[in-house]
Amino acid sequence: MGKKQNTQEKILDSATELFLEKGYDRTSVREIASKAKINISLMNYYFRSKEMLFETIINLLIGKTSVSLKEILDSDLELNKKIELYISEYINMLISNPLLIAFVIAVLNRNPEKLLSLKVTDNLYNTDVFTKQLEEEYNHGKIRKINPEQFYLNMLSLITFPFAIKHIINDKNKFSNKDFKAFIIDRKEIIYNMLMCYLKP
Amino acid sequence: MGKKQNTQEKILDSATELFLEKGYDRTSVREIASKAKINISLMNYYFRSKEMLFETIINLLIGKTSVSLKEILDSDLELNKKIELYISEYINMLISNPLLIAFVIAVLNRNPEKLLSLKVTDNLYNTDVFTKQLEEEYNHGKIRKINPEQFYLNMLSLITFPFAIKHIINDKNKFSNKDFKAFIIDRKEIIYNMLMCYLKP
DNA sequence: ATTCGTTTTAAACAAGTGTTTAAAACATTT
DNA sequence: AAATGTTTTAAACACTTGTTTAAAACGAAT
Repeated sequence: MGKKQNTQEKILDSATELFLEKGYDRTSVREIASKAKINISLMNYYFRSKEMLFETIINLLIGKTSVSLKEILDSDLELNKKIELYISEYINMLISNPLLIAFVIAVLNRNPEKLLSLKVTDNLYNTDVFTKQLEEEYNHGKIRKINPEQFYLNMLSLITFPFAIKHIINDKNKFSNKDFKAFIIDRKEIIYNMLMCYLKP
Repeated sequence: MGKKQNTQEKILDSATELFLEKGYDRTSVREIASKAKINISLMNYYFRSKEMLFETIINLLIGKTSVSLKEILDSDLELNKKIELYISEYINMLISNPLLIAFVIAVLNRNPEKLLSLKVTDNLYNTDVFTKQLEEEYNHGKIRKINPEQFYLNMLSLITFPFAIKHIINDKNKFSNKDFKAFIIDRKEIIYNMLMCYLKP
């Protein structure tokens, strides 16, 4: 039992790293086995197929990183504070997982039905709570009339897109990884100000 | 000569469609040949290798769609008008090529050096002309102090990112393709207002 | 009609893919 | 110590991949 979890985890860790770096198609089962230092057939023994291993990893990956973000959206924080916290935590998470966005976009466009059929996908987008909060704020005259769906999408775009084109940004600006991180952290305030400015009645 | 260009174009057209839809790795040479209704070896005869065919297609694809956008950025239009036109033309182009963004992101993250080594990549990002225009507007007190690089990235994110996650947006909102298009067209004004609001001194 | 260069074809190649098999090694329980 | 169930191993399987080969078909010029 102890050893069982051990090799299973070794497979998971190695495969996760490879899938994130090179994508599903460019990662061979033999490479996973080699990196995990296990026999090739153990992958099938523990996960039945490469495809099922991949699904497991998607769920773990998105689950671990996105649940806390959804909780923020669904909390009862004041709108300003909620947006500020959401931006900050989302960016912190992506700094720790800089390959996640490109990975999700790749999976989404390669096999939309599969990704969208997973429960974890709910954590990736807007929630009813947040939409209703925006509507209520407008009804109380606190913010100007907006489309909540569009507003959330704007926020999400500003937060996540830079990570999808990190290589271009670094190349065009001659950024090191450190420079990129600083550039991204600067965005916390910029994005917040931009959204707040737009919400003003 | 006539027939030569004919089969070459048949290969290009079929391969472009398949690469956009399924990506490089999930598209086999046999599938391209089958779609183009040609013999398999003609692909190597005209393009030497699958890889070189792919490079050719990347250049054609990005070249055709991005050159006019760069021209807008480098034009001598007034800032407001330039931003308005850039947003509108970029969105129009992506409505005609909805798979382009996911495609570029995939290539960029799979093989950064290769994409960035191509000349067409210059058309994909900010330009010196636009950066200087933003700086001058600030020096004349027309806009508030901003980081031009961040500002351009904000604009690009708001314009392009929704196309990268089109499937999620359609799924969560129960959008048809027609709904999505209307939703996107609405964004022209939203994005413009947001950026202008943020630029006000 | 014959020659020449270009284009197209069918067949095969070598290499890599994910997966399965059946036996061995191991750990645990009786 | 023997039996049982779990885990690991090496080898092979069936299949697909991109590419090459050598001959055939074609078109144009002599």
